[in-house]
Amino acid sequence: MHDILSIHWFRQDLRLTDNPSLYHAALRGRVLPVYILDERNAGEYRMGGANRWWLHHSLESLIRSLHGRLALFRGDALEILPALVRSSGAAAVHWNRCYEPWRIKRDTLLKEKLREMGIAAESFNGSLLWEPRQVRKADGTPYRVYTPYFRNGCLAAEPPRIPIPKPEKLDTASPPPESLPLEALGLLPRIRWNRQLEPHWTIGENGAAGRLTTFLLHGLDGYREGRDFPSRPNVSRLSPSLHFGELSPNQVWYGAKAAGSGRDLDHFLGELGWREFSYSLLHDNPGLPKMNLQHSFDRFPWTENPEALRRWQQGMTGYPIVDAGMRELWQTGYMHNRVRMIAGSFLVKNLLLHWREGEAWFSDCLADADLAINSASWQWIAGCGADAAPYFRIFNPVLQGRKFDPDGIYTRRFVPELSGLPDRYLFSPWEAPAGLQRSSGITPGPVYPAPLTGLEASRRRALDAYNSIRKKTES
DNA sequence: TTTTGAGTTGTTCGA
DNA sequence: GTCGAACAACTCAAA
Repeated sequence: MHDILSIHWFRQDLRLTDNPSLYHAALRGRVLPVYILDERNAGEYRMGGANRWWLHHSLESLIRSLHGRLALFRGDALEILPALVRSSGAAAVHWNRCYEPWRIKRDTLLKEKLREMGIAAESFNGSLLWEPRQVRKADGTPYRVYTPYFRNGCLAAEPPRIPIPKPEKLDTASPPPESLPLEALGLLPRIRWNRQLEPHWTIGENGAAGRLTTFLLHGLDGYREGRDFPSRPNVSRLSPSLHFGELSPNQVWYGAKAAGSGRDLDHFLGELGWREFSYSLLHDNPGLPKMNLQHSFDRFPWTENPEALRRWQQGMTGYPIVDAGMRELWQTGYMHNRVRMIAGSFLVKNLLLHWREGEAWFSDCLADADLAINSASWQWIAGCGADAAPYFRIFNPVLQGRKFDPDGIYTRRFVPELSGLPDRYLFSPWEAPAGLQRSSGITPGPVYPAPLTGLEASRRRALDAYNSIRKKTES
């Protein structure tokens, strides 16, 4: 029995603990661990730059945990895996499921192909608390509103799987000679912009576990209120690790339940619920990354403005809280959730630029870029999502800054040229008296830009635009 | 089938 | 300065 060889195909599950596929492969006998960078099947959904950078280091860490025994490939998984099965004599191929449409399509084909070869192909749930098809309304159709989805759907369904330990005995096979060195995957950029991201993160399974522990000890208590303040330590920063599966949502779910209680706990679990909801939406709407879920938005009067888009991307809009967020993104590969909403609202409402422009930039710059979550979130902020905010909900970046960064710690950190301004003017530097602007080094000259657009006028323009696509009840 | 209540994250205005 | 109402109408969920 012990000479049975199984391939465990690592994908978005770069961990040894609570890895159902790996665990079962290890129970059967020897395991050949494999990772494949499959850009052929990904097509236009090729990973963004920050994702690739994170993946490089996560694989580096995984290789260390496996004592070098991870076979690496680059190319079409539909060709690579069957060939590897033949050359290695493996009897089974195991993996944990992924949910992006292109991966589902590929994995379905692969499963057929392997089964035709007489190979046991088996997939497991390693990335979601509930499989999309598990959470349905009484009539069998999917939920489209978050609250009933989570409360009546998820919480009333089977509780999530209890995490399993790492395989007690992991007998790994050596990578075959055609396995590539990590560098050959070409995940790191040629221009080493990634260097600045590195000090902000510990990447890999251990780093993820450390971040979880820190959050459970110091962030969960007070989460409900504190998560909205970007300078407070009440967010977990687990999103990139969850994306790549350096830890499972199950570990986070049960870890939080053991460490917290009350409304702080409920709200934190609810955020995991939003992750599930996004995956569920993508599962039932494969067009989510491109098409407005609300059809009426197909005639929304988006504008084109490459210069405004560029200034938003570079954190030079002239609105300090927006710019702080966009620079945090560029410098660290991450942006605090509250600030994502403010920056997102500014792009789609004040600038009237298409949400897909924002989605594309975030996809490239966020270490946690995730197709389901990123597209669902941008559709939500634009108002065209499944259960979208009322269109008149337009964030005011000055008020939001004052409210959620009252002492300016976050904003001054990422927009240091404003650090000399008193709190009173920090979020509206153009209102500061000329003398103060001069003495704090903002003028003369383009040290910090004048606001890209007026808030009142652009708010009015957005409301008109949203009005223009409303269904006319009477003619 | 019909009805009722509700819907992540906001802003502005006027009392 | 604080507080409640208005901002609109629609879709969804569930009884």
